[in-house]
Amino acid sequence: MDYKAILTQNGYRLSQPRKQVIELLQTSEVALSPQQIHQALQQKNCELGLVSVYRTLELLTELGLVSVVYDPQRNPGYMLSTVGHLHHIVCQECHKAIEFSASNDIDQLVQRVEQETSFQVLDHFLQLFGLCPDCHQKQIAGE
Amino acid sequence: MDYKAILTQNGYRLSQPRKQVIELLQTSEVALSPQQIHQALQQKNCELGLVSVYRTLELLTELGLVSVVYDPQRNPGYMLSTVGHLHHIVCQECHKAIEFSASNDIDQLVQRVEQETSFQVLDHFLQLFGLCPDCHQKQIAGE
DNA sequence: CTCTAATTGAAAATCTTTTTCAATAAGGAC
DNA sequence: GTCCTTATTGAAAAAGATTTTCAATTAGAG
Repeated sequence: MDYKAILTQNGYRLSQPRKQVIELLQTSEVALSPQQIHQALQQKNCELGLVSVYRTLELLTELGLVSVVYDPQRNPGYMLSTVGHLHHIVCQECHKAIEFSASNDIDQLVQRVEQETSFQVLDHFLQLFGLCPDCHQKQIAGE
Repeated sequence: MDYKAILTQNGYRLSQPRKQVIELLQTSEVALSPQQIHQALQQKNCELGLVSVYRTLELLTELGLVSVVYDPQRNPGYMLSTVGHLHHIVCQECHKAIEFSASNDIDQLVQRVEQETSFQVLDHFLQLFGLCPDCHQKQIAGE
């Protein structure tokens, strides 16, 4: 994903902190908290403040480059997102998360709920939890 | 709902703070934050500490009497829940929330995602946002 | 009514997130 | 490449939310 172009097109600079946060997220299969991001970058000798991590995540979320993904205890974390409105499934063991699309199923559900409730539905939040193939295998092997 | 029975059956006492929090929630159509609950009860001359509100909400959530419902900005709030695993639709204007059931639609979606992702799905979180009938009407009238 | 253990409240501790503001650095103009 | 403007950063402080601790209180069994 060309995050550089998206930043500049929206009038933002590609600063070191932004570059470092994005490059870290590119290597992570799990959603990371601001603190985790900060610590991971410190260990890589990237000298950036926790405040910048917060600011960077806020900006990237606003630009749609980053998604908020909740862990099984409903703590929010951050992941790079691909394009469009996608949802995530999160492993309850290792917290690995991947995206899935659900538009058709959701459309159907939304239609039914609109009829049932008389609400007009404009947005939704959906996330699944379960076991990734690896952790599922380990669980079977361990029993 | 017989919250008294549920508390005692699980070995908990029906203390004043618990009673007051539950009775307040029974009157609310919107999810309330711990602070909002605390303030509302103070104004009713119920002398209870904010800490007790937190502890009560934690317990009631654990017992399934209370659900966590997120507002449009994804801030968590608390509402009394009916029985079973239900979902909520929240009005983006007035934050009024009501429950809806979605098991059939969800089952179908879960099945498809399991095939697509090879994850085993065990739990899910779904919430809809939109306009309640009242706010929808107001919006139409205002345009 | 008494007694005991669960529960509470207040203060302190812990965390998380936001704000402030002077110092720094990105990137366009030359 | 250098200069200049202004976005961006970092550190400290402030603000907020949540948890822990522990003595005092109270629910409810006997």
